[in-house]
Amino acid sequence: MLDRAYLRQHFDQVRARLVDRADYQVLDDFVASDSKRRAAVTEIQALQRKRNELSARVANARRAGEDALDIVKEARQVHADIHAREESVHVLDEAVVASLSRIPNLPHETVPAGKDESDNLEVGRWGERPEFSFRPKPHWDIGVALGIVDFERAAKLAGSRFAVYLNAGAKLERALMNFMLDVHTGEHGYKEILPPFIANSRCLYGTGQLPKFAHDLFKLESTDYWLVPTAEVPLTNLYADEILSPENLPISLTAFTPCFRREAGSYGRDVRGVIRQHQFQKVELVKIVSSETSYDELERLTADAEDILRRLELPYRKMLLSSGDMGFSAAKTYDLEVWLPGLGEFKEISSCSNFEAFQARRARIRCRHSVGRKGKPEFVHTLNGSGLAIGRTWLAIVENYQQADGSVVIPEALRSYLGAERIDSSGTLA
RNA sequence: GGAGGAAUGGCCGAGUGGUUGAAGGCGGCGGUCUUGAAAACCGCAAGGCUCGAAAGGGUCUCGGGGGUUCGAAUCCCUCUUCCUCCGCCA
Repeated sequence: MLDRAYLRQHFDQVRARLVDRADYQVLDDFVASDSKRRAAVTEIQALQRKRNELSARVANARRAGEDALDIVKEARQVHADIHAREESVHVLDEAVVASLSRIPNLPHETVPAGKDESDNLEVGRWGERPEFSFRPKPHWDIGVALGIVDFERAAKLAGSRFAVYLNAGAKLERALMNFMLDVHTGEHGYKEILPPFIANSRCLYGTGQLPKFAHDLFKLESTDYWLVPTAEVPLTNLYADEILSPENLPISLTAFTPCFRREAGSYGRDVRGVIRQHQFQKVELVKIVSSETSYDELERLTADAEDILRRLELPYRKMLLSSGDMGFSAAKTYDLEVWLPGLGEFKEISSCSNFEAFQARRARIRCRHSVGRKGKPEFVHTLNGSGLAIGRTWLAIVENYQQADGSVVIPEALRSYLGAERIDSSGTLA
């Protein structure tokens, strides 16, 4: 959510900066409902003031032993006037919030202008793509042949876009979870959290998924519960409604969770394999920081995610997203794209963003800076990134480390977690 | 699921219809003292919305929502959360 006073005062600039991102209709809706609301609020406050004055006069008259009936009669009328106007203020309040909460964040000045992913900027590349003496296979062929993933049986359980991991496949997934959490907690300074995998509407509003993206989420019937689409939701909302002390910042959190997504708009995309699933596992990184450090922290958080790819020796490139390709709440986003030789393309494996105060304003996460800042609490900046998506890491390993005989070598960093050096051609850890 | 109790500012905690936006304490900030620090003492400081160029006003907020009343932290209804006991249970 943008600051409403800022939006009001800099409307034309905001409109220009949102050229690749916003539906201009919501901006116009905001202006209309906001000015109506302010007029109504001013009016109602004048009436409230009158009511308060009359009440004070009643109290004084009673104390002096005088009859206050005339004042009471007048006050009753004022009370009725206030009551009649309250309803319209409520309606206008909701209209303002409804439009405001559908306006995306402003892109940072370093973000390239663009319409979509074709305008993203490659800003780094790491690792050597593996050479194969044979034609590398996609992970679904390798995984099914090894018996470490099963899509057909998963369909019996839940339908398409689900996978069952078996044997070495399940163990590889678990090893990746432990490896990532150990690196982030042990070496990058993150605090490990195990949150609920369900969150209420308020949390999803706080991080920006609601109200606009309800169709991407799974809702639990006849409850206010949603399956979390990412650990960003519970981790960021951990501090909702709090005023933090500056010495508490920065807060760095990491969590393993499954992530649940409807993928409603992606029919026909990535239908094979484990690339796009209704449920996938992820280790998430979240930072809550003060405003002046957030862009440094974005570099650090992105480097923390990159470190996992480097340790696993997976080649990747780093993309700076264009204004048109960024998510709704982000001010600046780096995507890390891992090389997938079986598919012959780079694929997003981590998305690291600075949301500035956009989420903090919605979730009401503030910090009290007492020195040189007038003591007023201000909104913190929030950041998050995948560190990494485990499903996609799993398939990247399978594709990059595949061998001619159909076996898969385990990256060195992972061997102590699996107690093995490879998944042999029969699908057994060896 | 049943029966009770509770929710007040960054934190703790007074307060049951009329200068109580809220005592007191802790923590914070500024100052006095000190070579410096601590201690002691003095002072400052809730959040949102709104009007205003500003200075400065106004208004709302004592878990959320609604009601009673001229007037509500205080009375009523309702929801949520937490605690205690019972039941069930991984």
